[in-house]
Amino acid sequence: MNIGDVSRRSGLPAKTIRYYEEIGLICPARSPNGYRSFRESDLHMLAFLGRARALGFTIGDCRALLALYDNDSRESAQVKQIAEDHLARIDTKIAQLQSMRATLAHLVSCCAGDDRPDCPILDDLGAGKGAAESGQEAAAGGN
Amino acid sequence: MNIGDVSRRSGLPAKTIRYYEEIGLICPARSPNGYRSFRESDLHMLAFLGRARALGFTIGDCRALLALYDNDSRESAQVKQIAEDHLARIDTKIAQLQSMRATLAHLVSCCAGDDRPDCPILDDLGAGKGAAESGQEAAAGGN
DNA sequence: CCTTGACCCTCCAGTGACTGGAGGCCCTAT
DNA sequence: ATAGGGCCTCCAGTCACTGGAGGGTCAAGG
Repeated sequence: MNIGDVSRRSGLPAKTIRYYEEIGLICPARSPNGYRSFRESDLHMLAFLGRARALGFTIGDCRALLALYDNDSRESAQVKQIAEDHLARIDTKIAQLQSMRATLAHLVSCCAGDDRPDCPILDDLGAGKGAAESGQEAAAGGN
Repeated sequence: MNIGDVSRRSGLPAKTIRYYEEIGLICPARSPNGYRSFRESDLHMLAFLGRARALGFTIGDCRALLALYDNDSRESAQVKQIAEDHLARIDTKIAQLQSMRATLAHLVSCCAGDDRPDCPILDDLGAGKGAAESGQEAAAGGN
């Protein structure tokens, strides 16, 4: 299989596949003409990588997961640890985004969005205080 | 004010402040010795930037927001548009992360996490089918 | 006057995970 | 012989910083 075939079959761009080779995640054979020559096992690894990346695992995680995948004497606890750490990272990120979202949604709802220059969004950014709210802080408080 | 003072008062690292100058977000004066010499207005801009970045606005957004902030004949609709676009980006990202989170949490809950090698997480990544259910997937495919 | 140490400067390189493009070889079909 | 599509490598750019090397500036203390 040439790179175009594995690209189609794995759903990964050819550029990404070359990059994965460059960083040592995969190691496809070469044809006499210099073209990469992929085996089914390479395709399988790339599909694995594509799914792991789609779940947000870092390349480092992927490297560790592939090694475990390939290791018959692994302990599932090792895999679970990586996944749980990643889950925690995701939760942290979601929390950050939801905090931003709450503040931003509040500001947006306070902005008339018309042809006049008065804007609680800019007021807030410029002052660092709840510009649209009076007294109680809904945005900056307990985050 | 030297950069250390604005750094302390704005909460932004000195490196970041220099970077903001480099990309043209701010333009502090210089002392005869070559040191940056910040006015109160520079500090105000940096505080604005710090808050906008904390809400996740890109540098491009910040540039636009600063320009609007500085423009008395702006229309608040322009500001609101930027904020709403950003809100939509945040929502997209949250949705993606929650989708990953759901899949990952399910896989983690299915994994014993003990000293045995059997692992539904790796099974799923390797096969691309649900891990908790017995997959009928054949790896063969056409060659 | 000299040293110490905190502060400041510029320039370069690296991060993560690709992505785009230039310039050029290989292969098949016409 | 040529046209096209696919493949190759190498370099640069993305985003928003961050780290570090190597060196200048300034006030206080000896």
